[in-house]
Amino acid sequence: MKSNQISIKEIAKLCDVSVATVSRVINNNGRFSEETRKKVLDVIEKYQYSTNTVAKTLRMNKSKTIGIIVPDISNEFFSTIVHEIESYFFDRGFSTFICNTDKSKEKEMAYITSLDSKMVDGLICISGQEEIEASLLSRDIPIVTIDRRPRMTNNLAMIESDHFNGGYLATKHLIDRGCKSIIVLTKKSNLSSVNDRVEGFKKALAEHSYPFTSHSIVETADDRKHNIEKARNAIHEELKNGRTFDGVFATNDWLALGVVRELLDSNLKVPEDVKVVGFDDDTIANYSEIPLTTIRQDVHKIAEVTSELFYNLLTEENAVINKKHIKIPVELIVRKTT
Amino acid sequence: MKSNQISIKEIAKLCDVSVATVSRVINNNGRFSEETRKKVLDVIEKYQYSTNTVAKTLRMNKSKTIGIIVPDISNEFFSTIVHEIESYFFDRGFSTFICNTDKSKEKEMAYITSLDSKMVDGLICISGQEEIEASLLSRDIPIVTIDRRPRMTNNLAMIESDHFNGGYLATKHLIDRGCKSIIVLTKKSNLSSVNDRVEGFKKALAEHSYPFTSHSIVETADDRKHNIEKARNAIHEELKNGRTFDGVFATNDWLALGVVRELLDSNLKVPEDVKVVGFDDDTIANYSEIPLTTIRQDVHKIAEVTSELFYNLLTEENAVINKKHIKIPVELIVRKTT
DNA sequence: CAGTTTTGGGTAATCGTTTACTCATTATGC
DNA sequence: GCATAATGAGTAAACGATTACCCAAAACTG
Repeated sequence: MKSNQISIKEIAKLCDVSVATVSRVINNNGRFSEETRKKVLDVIEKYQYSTNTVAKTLRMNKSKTIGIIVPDISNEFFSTIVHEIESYFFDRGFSTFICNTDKSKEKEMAYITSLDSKMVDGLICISGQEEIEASLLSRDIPIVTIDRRPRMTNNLAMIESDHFNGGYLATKHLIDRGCKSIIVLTKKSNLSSVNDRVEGFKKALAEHSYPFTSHSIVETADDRKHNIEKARNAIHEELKNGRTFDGVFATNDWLALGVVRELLDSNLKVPEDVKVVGFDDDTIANYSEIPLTTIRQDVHKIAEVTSELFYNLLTEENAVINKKHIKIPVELIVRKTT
Repeated sequence: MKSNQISIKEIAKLCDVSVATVSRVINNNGRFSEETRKKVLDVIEKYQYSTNTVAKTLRMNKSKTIGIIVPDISNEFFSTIVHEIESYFFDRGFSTFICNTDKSKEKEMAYITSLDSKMVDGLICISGQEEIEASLLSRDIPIVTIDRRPRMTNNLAMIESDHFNGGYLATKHLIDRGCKSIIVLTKKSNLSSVNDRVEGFKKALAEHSYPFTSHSIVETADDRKHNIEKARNAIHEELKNGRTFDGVFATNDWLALGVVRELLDSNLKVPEDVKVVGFDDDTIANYSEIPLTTIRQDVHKIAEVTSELFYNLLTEENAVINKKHIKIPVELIVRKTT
């Protein structure tokens, strides 16, 4: 079992040279004659030798591997980012170890130690747990954070969408469309991204002298997956309690979808009676019942900026991050719900 | 850089014992006194030592890591499967190396060699390229294939949905609903899964003495991502060419979505004028414009069966696969397009 | 109490690489 | 033609673990 890998030692024997020479040829490093080069390369080709990464990593203290910690790989936003980062690094000779944490603190911790013990060269982290941050800071490999602003004063580089402006744009749009009474529907969370969206909402309200009351914000429980039902229930409750509103800013598209559904089922017209804006511009937004007006996050840009920054950190000795905290612009996409 | 990992040697020195003893304590293997155990464990705890996986892998010729080759991690079907497999193996102490190939043969090959050189203990592969199969067979680690039937006579274990029956059920359903003229819309592909769906379509037709002609099958070009536009174009062409049909079986949900859109835009009513069935039951199917009748693949079952089979192969010495080729049942989900 | 067994733990080889030191041999400079 | 430089390649240490093998001391036997 698993004994088929031919080692450099055997190649050396077959070539009648020392392992050192073989290694030198492989890495094109050090001196050897053209003749030996040919001979070695031939044998390597013939026996399909490929160098054992594990041994190389151990010796070099470098794995050419990066780790990426992600809450949920089956979520479109994350899987797209991961996909693009993986692709970027593959092209540059790096492997990517994708770690799915299901938002569990334990799994995050476990993965971080595991990655460490695998000698990854760097870490991209989408988390948001304080303990994790602490643990990250104590490593001395490059680390970049996406989408979750660290809460400790620290030095982690960080890339995120401009959530605040997103919330602001969404709400402003509802106001511009003539909504008089606007609520924000959000899942309970202490993620900076979600909070920023709500803060943007507040700012738009304030700017137009709309009141912000305890009824302006409706929270659903956090959920692992698409929160449609949670959103429906929440809106159902609101309507049952006699609250009136003609504009809803939902902090993600799935919530927005639930809102639309529930409104329609309650015989309210969208967008005539109530207008709805979502957030993210997931694929679903464009193909749902009523195509969703939403705030688009520039996933590609996020992935690209992250990759470039991180690659720099990884390869340039003493690379300086001239911008510790990068905000990627968002965009309002107007469709049929407003 | 990256010098923070404390090694077993240093632990040994701190405990005033040999590395062998430390190793024995860690692995609870071999003999040592209770006193030494405590001492070693204390120091390990104190210095946050964790064993270097790379070195261990090299020495043991076992990495406790599996590789999984997947065409596109940002596709819901695959990301869900990967997610569940990862979770299953995490619980059992295995890491999962996820390899995204973008359907590129070169990337697949590169990843397979790379995984090999990383000494993974086994491989789950969603591919479908003959060369890959050949290359897989030459390894002697456990390998399981999902969703893509190997075309060579070989011994790879294989798990897939019952695509044939899915195609049959979809078509039969259209017939039962009274469709007189049914076409199948599919992307050009030589994947066994897609072909099987079409074969199921043919069988249902034959069984009910419906004719199968060259116009019964409409092909779109293969695409990396959601093929909505391709489907729209195809249907547009068909209509323009004066073809008539009152039933469409689309071999995936995204195609079906495109079909529905194009039909509506052409002032045809769904389901009154034309009925449509998709395949997969992606999330979108339930939340699209007109919720989609579709064939549901039991993704969870696929992941579960694969994991269990594979885990067996991995852990039981000389494990026997009593069923080389496993078909997971599919289910017709009737919604609003039929 | 001599002989045997058990216990605790050290020594050193090994896994597959890379590379700093070597040192002949050949080539070059004057 | 002799001193010096360049070339090609081997030797062995190191990376961080595990474990077969060994041996002294302690604990049993009878």
